[in-house]
Amino acid sequence: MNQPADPSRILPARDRILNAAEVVFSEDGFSGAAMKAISQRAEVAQGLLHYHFASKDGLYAAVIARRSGRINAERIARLEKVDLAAPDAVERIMDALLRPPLGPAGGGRAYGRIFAGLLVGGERDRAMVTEHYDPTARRFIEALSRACPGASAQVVAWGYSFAIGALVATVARDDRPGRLVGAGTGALDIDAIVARLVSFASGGIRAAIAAERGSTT
Amino acid sequence: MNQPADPSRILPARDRILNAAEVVFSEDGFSGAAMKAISQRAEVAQGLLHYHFASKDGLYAAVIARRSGRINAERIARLEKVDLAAPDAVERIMDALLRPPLGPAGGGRAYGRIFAGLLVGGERDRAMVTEHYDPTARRFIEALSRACPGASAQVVAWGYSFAIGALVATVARDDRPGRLVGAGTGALDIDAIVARLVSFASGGIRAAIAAERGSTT
DNA sequence: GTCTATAGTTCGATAGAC
DNA sequence: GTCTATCGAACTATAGAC
Repeated sequence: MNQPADPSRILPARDRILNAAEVVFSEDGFSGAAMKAISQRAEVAQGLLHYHFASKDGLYAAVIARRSGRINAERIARLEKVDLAAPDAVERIMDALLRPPLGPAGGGRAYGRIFAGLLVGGERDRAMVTEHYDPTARRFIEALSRACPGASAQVVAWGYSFAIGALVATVARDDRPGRLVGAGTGALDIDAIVARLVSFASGGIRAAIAAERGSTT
Repeated sequence: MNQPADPSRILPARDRILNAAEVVFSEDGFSGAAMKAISQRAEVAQGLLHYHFASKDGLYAAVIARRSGRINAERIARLEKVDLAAPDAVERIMDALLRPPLGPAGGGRAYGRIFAGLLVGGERDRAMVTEHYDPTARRFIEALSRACPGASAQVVAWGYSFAIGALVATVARDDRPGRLVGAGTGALDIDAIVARLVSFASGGIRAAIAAERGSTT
């Protein structure tokens, strides 16, 4: 037994820093997170953060690149299995889009909060979205357009944006619905949440397309 | 003509500070916003911020209290005019919920970004939501429950949360849908956006309720 | 690769004149 | 109410030993 008691200590320093940064960034935001707090949580010297990631911005970008790569790889893999001509193609596309961020690839609540913050943050976050999420977004909008022949590109893009918003509310505050109706803080069932989210997003985009058709005709 | 040229200068210093703080907080977040930057934008001495609002936290709370009061007053006024037994009650409730933050009471893009950040931020933002938004949220969830007899309180609360998420995505990044489909940066029509958002949220919550019914039966 | 020590800047908040 | 001046703390980043 010459292994350290703390299992996080057996990881390379670089991974411990990324994990610690993910937690601290998620709790305090980019500006509120201190390099000192990250180094203490990772149990490394503060200077080591700059050796591995050059700057605070570089560390932030590395945290996002790690998770977004896994999330989007899983999204694309699931999307490629969808038959876009099937009657429930919209549901299957939305499932491919919305499930990975809530599953193991999503990195749990810590990265979930960072992911949510990307959508509402300033220039730095906007650049991260453009680099790491927009290419995948275009793939999904294209798939939704094929699954919904006759819908305008605009209404599909807005529906996509609304669906991501519903996802963001879920990863950022998955306890708020329960609190608002006075439910106990029981363990949340990921599959049940994804099922509701997919039903909502699919029904929502179908209704938005139908409303557009109704008002245009 | 002894009035200053800048119309913002004719406002009392307290209001100029609130307006400046709204912009700076929206661009840089709470931690990233500097009291010095706010004082410079408001064209007042930095010490005056502490005279009027005691602390940075106090100023932040005042910015949120000002807008949330107007938004929720308009929401409740609109909600009280809705006939909960009408066939389109869900659409009318969603319109009452989602339109005010995007209209004049919402304070424009600056407060919109702060509003969006409240949903994803840390403890400070969570406390702001609890104080300024949760009471109104409970009113709307109750109205939705009455308009959807037979739906569980849980699915209604989740549908409410998803709808707020779609709203948040809209106020935070109303140009992203256009960018993702390569549309020009034309002026956005608020009424058209609200119409799509209301259709999406209403169709979404109806679909989530229908899915629950189908899987439970 | 990892550490200690510290440089240089910026921050929120306060004191006190007017 | 509004200003100037400043304090002490906290921050990011770097230098240099090992």
